[in-house]
Amino acid sequence: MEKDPLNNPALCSAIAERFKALSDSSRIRILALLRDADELNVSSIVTGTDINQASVSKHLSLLKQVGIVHVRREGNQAFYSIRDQKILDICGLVCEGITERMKEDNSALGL
Amino acid sequence: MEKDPLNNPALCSAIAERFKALSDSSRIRILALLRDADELNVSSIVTGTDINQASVSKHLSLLKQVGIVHVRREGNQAFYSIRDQKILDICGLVCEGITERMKEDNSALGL
DNA sequence: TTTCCATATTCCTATAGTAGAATATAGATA
DNA sequence: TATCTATATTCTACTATAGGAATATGGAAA
Repeated sequence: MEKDPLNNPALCSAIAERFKALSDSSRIRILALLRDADELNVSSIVTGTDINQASVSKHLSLLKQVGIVHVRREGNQAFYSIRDQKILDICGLVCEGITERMKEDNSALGL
Repeated sequence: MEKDPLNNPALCSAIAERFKALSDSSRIRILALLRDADELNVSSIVTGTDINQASVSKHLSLLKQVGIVHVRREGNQAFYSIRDQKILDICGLVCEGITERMKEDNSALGL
């Protein structure tokens, strides 16, 4: 294993690629929905997010490809679940960062 | 504060936006460089990453805009530093996720 | 002021990403 | 087999983004 992964350009690309998978608000919303349920089929996600079926399918396919979610097929349905639970921690940290920044910006304005 | 940030579509967009800022390998490399130094001027980053000066400037500007880095101007130089230290934890978690996934994929192949 | 240096910005081009409609696939049921 | 349902894929138009060359800005030095 690399001691300092961020000094490895190839790993930097892999990291960037994973962030890219998280860089779309539709996908974040899908993950939020999946977090609150063990697994969901595509139709539930479509109704739960109000995102076009084709889009949901494509987003799920991308999330699966990068290893963030997992599919279980049963009959003609596909049940998706979060495979990499770290994703939730990561989103949590990002939330903290965002809210902290908002606080700092506010206090900089004297609020 | 929102109890469940991921149920808030606006926050989902903010989260996605922040991930987008991290979704480029040039920016990850710049952050890697900044992590190992307290602060760096633009020229040092250009030589340290071997990325075009205009690109470095644009990437830094984006990272600043979303609150990930901070600038201190002195004379005609601009010294950049990481403002949101959580970013480093986040990158670390992503690294773990990537390597874990590689392990899983390998063992799935019987390696 | 003229010149030099560091950084930022503009302009252009190429590429990639998204949404949505339409269509394809494939399992389930009649 | 014909049909229905769930999901995936294709196609198209649109928008966003990155890289690089050229240029602009603005502080420092001559």
